[in-house]
Amino acid sequence: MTVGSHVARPEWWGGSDAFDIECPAREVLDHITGRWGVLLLTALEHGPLRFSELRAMIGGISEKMLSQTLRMLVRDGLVARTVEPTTPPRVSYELTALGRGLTDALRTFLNWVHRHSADVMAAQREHDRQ
Amino acid sequence: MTVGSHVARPEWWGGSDAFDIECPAREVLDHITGRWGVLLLTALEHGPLRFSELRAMIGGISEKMLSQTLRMLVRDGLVARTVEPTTPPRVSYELTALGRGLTDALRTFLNWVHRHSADVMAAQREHDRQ
DNA sequence: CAGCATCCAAAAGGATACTG
DNA sequence: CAGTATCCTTTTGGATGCTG
Repeated sequence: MTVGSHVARPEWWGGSDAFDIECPAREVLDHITGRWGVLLLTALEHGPLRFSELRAMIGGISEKMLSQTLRMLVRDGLVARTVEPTTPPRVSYELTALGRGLTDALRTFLNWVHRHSADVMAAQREHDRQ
Repeated sequence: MTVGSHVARPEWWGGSDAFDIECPAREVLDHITGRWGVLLLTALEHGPLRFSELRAMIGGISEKMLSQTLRMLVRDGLVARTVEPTTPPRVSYELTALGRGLTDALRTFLNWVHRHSADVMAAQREHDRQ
């Protein structure tokens, strides 16, 4: 592990340092930028959804990953889980205030991805031509 | 694969649909939000860096992953690789114009992480108390 | 220095079956 | 419906050794 052998680390991350593998911000970053985090958070951006709705909405996710990621986001305080005790139980997930702040902050990034993914694909093709 | 069995997907992603596992935006999103993508891009935000500088700066990354992720970002047109033919060769990496646009778009998100990771950690502790 | 190749360990992820 | 449990496959990642 390279934690000890640090080069002068820049200040511009903001004091706390996500480049350090020990920094809490690094764990938070990993949770959000994991394979399903952003997708789930974005799916919930416009209101609560049920387990099965999320599964149907997010292409390629398995029940295991959906449930696992949801649990993680609930633990992180980004998503709230509500059970209505009917039979069968109706469970829905929605963003917390903290989670909503996060999706707001993600907006610009997601818009970039949407607007520039074609550029990236083009760069890939150009690169592969060589 | 759940691709066929889609529930009505919302329009608010922007027309193209990263919820679809087949969408190019999804691949781009995966590249950036992979384990090292954001970290590398951020490290390069304030100027070119050499291979060994990047390795030293990013805690926990192995040579293999560094080289692999860099190659991916170069292929995506987000990072440029420059070799000065000295002996030994001096190789440096820097953001392209496209990559710079991306790090700009990531800024708000990264700031959020920095400002709120303590809140997330607190939520975790509170959750674990139960 | 900047890396690629190889091998191996660990973690993530998927399919399926089952439960309250 | 909303999951959990289990098993198995795939992917990821690290350590090491080698090259121009």
